[in-house]
Amino acid sequence: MKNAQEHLISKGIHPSHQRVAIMDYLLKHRTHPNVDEIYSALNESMPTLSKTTIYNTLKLFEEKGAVSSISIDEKNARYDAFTQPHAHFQCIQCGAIYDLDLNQEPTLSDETKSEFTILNTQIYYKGICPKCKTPEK
Amino acid sequence: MKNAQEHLISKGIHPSHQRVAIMDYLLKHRTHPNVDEIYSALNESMPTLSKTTIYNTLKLFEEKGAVSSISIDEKNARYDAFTQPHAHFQCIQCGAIYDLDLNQEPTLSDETKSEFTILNTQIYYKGICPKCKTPEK
DNA sequence: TAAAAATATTGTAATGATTACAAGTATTTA
DNA sequence: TAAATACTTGTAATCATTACAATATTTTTA
Repeated sequence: MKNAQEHLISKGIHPSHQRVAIMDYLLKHRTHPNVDEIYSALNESMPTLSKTTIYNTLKLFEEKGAVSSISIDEKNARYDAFTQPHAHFQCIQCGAIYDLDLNQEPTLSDETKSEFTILNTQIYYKGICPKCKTPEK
Repeated sequence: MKNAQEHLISKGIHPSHQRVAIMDYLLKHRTHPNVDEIYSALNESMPTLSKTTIYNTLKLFEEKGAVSSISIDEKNARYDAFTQPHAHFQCIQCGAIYDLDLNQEPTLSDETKSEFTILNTQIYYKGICPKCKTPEK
């Protein structure tokens, strides 16, 4: 597990108390939390933390490439500190989001690649997760 | 160009005046419009059309598989009457959304495919579109 | 070190997309 | 044609996110 403070510094982000706590949470909880979940989780140990700070911080992290935001859930943005390319799956029953590894990345034609500058790729799957498929286990 | 009314009937949707107008707009404008854009476009010829009806109608269309909704733009949902699988690109400068054809679809491992039931796949690219790359053309 | 400047955090209020709801209108059924 | 059903509408509520202004903290500089 990477150290949150060092991770922030390596991305050129000043490691304030709040920022370290938020990054630490993201590194330890690979559940693609939304702002509310981060807020609830950190509120116990940091009662003065404000939700605005979480919004500001995640925005900064994203600009600096320290997290990526996932729009698989239409309701709210979700965040992932694991920025290597991978696909996401959301269960339409329980809402959980999983990382999925691809056997084969999608590819565009050479013509498309020359016309468009691709900066970011997101691959989202939706369906039923293993837990919801066999609930009594 | 497919006829909007027939298209609705084939999907088991009663073709009311409003529904036909909305589907007709989607079939004729492959720009992945959001609710506001549909509303503004149709308001001239149907001044009594309400935005709530557009929301209700698009929800119904989606349930019946007549359109798919795209969450590539975090701000608002966008709609596409072309339901065959294809990827989408959004320009981070002008916001326009393009359809992209894939040379190669992404593939999951057999193990993942047996564990997860995949019902829907969305592939989003972001970057700079051809028009914004060479604006003086 | 102390004052000044810059940066970070906070709480409240505003915004804007979407949904809930209740009433009205149109269509279908009997 | 009357009753039942389905569809549409406008207003109000909800909820995630952003704007903003005031504090607090940290860094810089003299």
